[in-house]
Amino acid sequence: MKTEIDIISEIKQETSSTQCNEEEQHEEGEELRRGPWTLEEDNLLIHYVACHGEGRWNLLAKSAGLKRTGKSCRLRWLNYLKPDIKRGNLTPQEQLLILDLHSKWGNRWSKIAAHLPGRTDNEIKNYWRTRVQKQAKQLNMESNSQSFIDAIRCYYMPILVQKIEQNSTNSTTMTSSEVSAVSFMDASPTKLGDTSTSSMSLSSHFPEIPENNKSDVCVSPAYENSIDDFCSLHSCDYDMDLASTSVSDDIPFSVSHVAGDHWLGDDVSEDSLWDMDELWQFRK
DNA sequence: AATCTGAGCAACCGCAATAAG
DNA sequence: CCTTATTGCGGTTGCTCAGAT
Repeated sequence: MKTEIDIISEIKQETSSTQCNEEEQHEEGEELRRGPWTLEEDNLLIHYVACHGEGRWNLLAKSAGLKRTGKSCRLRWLNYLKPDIKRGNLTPQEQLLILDLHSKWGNRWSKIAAHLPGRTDNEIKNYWRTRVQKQAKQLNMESNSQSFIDAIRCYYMPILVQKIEQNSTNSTTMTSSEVSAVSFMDASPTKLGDTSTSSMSLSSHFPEIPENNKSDVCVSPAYENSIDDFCSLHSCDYDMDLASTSVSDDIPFSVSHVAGDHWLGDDVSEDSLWDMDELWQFRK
């Protein structure tokens, strides 16, 4: 039976032979590799960490025979190879948490990632930059501006909450992350009902709604009900005031107005990564 | 079919904080 | 204390691929 050491030395041999073929030949052969990791390198790193544990990355890189910097090894391990890393799309719960925690802490990616088990700071950072900042750009807002934060709080988050509710109704069980993802809203520093900031800043960025549509200027009944149902269903302490006052009279349109009868589309529970574009599509 | 463009993501870089000698 | 090495973090880059033209 092969020991871990045997496996490592076998991989080392394979790696060195493939690297000789793949790489340019270097005078001292100590040129560090860059770019994407190969399967052999991954295996080498995995087995080395399995035998010796994490840490001492520079030493690890040398000892394992990896022609990589310690930093590179650490990054590869933490962001990709670590066993508890979650792959795949972020769930609405996770998206909700990210949005909230970012509003509290800003670009403290590692701190945010600490609250999302299995997710890395890199992944969250990428999510923010590619998905969230894209929306800010489309709205001609700074992604760190109060108006955009308000826009997220008032419109994007409630819809995510409903999506969570729909999903959990289907599954009838709620994970701890779901609980935390929803319950945070109760503790958010800027409540949705805090119109002192949101309404004023938002009104300058969104299209005006005709006066006779002002009845729409409220949170969707579907949303209101869903929050209620969600809380009773899952016995979570949710501040309904949040829902009922979330979109104030000052705000010139509502979620329900935005998308009419199809305000959440037909595929509410299908994709786990809900595209923010759905929210802003009315502007197009 | 070829080319262009943009999204998504993995990986790198620079800097700061911390640990070790 | 001072220096050096290591680690961790956030910003940025560059590659790949899919969709648009």
